[in-house]
Amino acid sequence: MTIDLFEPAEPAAAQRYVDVALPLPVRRAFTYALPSELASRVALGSRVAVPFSSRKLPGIVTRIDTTPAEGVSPRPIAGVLEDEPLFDPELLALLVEAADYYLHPIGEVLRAAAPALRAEAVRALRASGFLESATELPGARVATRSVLVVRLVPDAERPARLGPRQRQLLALLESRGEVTLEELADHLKEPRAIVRSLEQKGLVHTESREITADPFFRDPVASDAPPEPTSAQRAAIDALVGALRASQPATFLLHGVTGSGKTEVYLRAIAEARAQRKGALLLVPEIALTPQLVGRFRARFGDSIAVLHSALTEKERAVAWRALRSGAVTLAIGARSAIFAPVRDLGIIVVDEEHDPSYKQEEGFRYQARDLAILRAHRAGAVCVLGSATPSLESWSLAREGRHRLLTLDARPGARALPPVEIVDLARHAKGPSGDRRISAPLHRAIEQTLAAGDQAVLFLNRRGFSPSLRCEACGELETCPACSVPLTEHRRAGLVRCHYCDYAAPIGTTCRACGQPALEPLGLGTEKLEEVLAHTFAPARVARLDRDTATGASIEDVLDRVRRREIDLLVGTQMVTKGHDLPGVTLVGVILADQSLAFPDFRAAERTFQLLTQVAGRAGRGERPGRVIVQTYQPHHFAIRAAAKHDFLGFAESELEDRRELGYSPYGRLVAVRIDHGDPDRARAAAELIVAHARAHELSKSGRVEVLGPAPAPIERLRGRWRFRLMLRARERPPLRRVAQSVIARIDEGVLGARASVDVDPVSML
DNA sequence: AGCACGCCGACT
DNA sequence: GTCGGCGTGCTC
Repeated sequence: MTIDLFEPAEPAAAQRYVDVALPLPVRRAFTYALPSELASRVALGSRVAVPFSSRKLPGIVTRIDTTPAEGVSPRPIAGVLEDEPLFDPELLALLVEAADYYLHPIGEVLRAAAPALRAEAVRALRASGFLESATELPGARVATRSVLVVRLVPDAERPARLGPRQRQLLALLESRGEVTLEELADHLKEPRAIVRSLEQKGLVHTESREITADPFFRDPVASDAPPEPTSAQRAAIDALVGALRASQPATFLLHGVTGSGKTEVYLRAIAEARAQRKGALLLVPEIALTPQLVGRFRARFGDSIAVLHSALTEKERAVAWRALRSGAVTLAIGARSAIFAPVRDLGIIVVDEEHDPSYKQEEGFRYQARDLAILRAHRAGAVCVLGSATPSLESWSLAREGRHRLLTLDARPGARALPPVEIVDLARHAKGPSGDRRISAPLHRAIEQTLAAGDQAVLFLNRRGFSPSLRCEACGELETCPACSVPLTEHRRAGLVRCHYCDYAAPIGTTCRACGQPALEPLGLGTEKLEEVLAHTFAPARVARLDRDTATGASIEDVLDRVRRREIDLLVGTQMVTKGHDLPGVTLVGVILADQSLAFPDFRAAERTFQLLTQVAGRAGRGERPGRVIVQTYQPHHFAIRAAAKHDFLGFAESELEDRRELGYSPYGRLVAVRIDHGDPDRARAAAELIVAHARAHELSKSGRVEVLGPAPAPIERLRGRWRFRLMLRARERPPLRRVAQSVIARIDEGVLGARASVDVDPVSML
């Protein structure tokens, strides 16, 4: 290094500062000085390393050229962890706004959205003594797996003389595009030598690539020819293509009955976005993310798709993330959290089954992915498509107001009629031959006929366990959870009573905790008992059960595969049986007790019941043979059940909206004000913000649902030595106000809100 | 989250 | 007299 003493010193450049979000439970970023030697490598969205108290942490730059707040003396950024910014400004803005809206610490939100650091970045940091040995960075050590991918060299001249196995390999490549060496081993013995010789001839090209043993890409998929759309599909496709070509952001509600071909509409719209070299994002409910669904997209668009799912390792997730970020892959498919996938030049976001409750993250960073999809698409100037056979009433009323454009698909291609639904009034029908009144005579007969015809049946019961509660015949008390006071469910096979609210479990006792008498009797029917009764009554029929107790993750598909292979005649299950792919042998669907979801203490109970019945009914008759649905209920005249039986969404939606109006609700709920009084303004604010955070994600507690109206946090006012905080909330529950108040107070009592505040809740006005 | 500071109970 | 409980506050 040389120093020229005669050169005048450079004028000192003004010190620059940036805000960095750190992975801490703190809802703001911290200001750091930007050393001039790092300035060229730091931009919005960059991942940097910073000193923080006695530690060093990785963080994301959320603002550049900020001014430090008064009284703080920023420390300098210590290093840059990656050369390229992790987030583009648009996605960063979305994440910042989501963190802000749902009142969650920005650093934690960004950490959750970001991929793991590259191993070499971690090593370099550690070598420079920057990271303490104890510092865990996500995914710092994940095994990588690389695979040899073989592709045809385009337009290569073929020598006349080729071995039969060489020709076989070339033919395979022609139909498949590209193949991994491992896959070739399934078709030819010792493929390595053949590939090597073809590579020497310049006919194929090999490339080492990091790839996963991903279940979504395990099986090869033949490419498909797009089917000719029906006229209804054509109209929807034209509307979406038109919006994509106009480059105007627009949100569409695609209302299409089960089997009406919504997926084909998504495929065509996404194809148009791809033709415009724009990115696409498809969100599906957690449970619907299956290899079959992904297969349809692979068949149309090839394997260059990022499938984001929870089984990915940190390494796999980072690979998928970087492929999207770089623009090498332009289509992402995933559940809720995929809304934060770094898709470039977003042209379209599709939210399939937009009414599905799994779009709502219930824990930690509470957010509604469907709402964020609308926001993200709007920001990106992209088209957003919300698809459902049974739209949420929020989306439906927005469509009615003209805020979303409504597209309707009413015909089932191939004119498979929706199955007829029979309502069985449990109060009027004698119990069937099984002796259990929950298997009525009509249902019993229908099951017999189904089995006799060699068909399969699905029996839906939304209650896990053997019996939902135990009652003491001596004193009449129910066995309840010591922590939650919720009735304990008997899980006979596990030998446990279990609380479905907090997961408390204890061995099944014989004596009543209240009076000590040995008189506990099971009350009610769960899937475990139903399975037993069916196996006994319809022996030798093969009965299986699918619920959270029997199935975890991949085994859901395993059970459904067994049904497809006809190894099971009767399938008992909870919600889980309503989703997933076709079960063509199922001709009968029985809903054991529709009242169950109707009795839920939630203002959306009727809506959920309609959705559930519609979905479960859609499972019948998807194959060659016509389907049939039996719904058992004690409320045969309830409008949600009757509308579901008639496949009448419009009728249901109008009745439900009218019902909510009459009860003083808006389409989304009802207005209340929550007032928090506390001696300490910061604690009052903290309590209020927590309530807002819960409310924004539509879940204050299991029993009280509210959402926030207007800007929050509202100003604090001082009143007689107390600090008063007022929130405007819209309760989403029936009956709402007492429950909302109770759950807010309960949370404060639990210390969850971190303040000993007093709260009152009063109605303000109707919308 | 981690870490320091701080003010009240049982101990070498 | 000190060790340590975790309540409260702060970290750029």
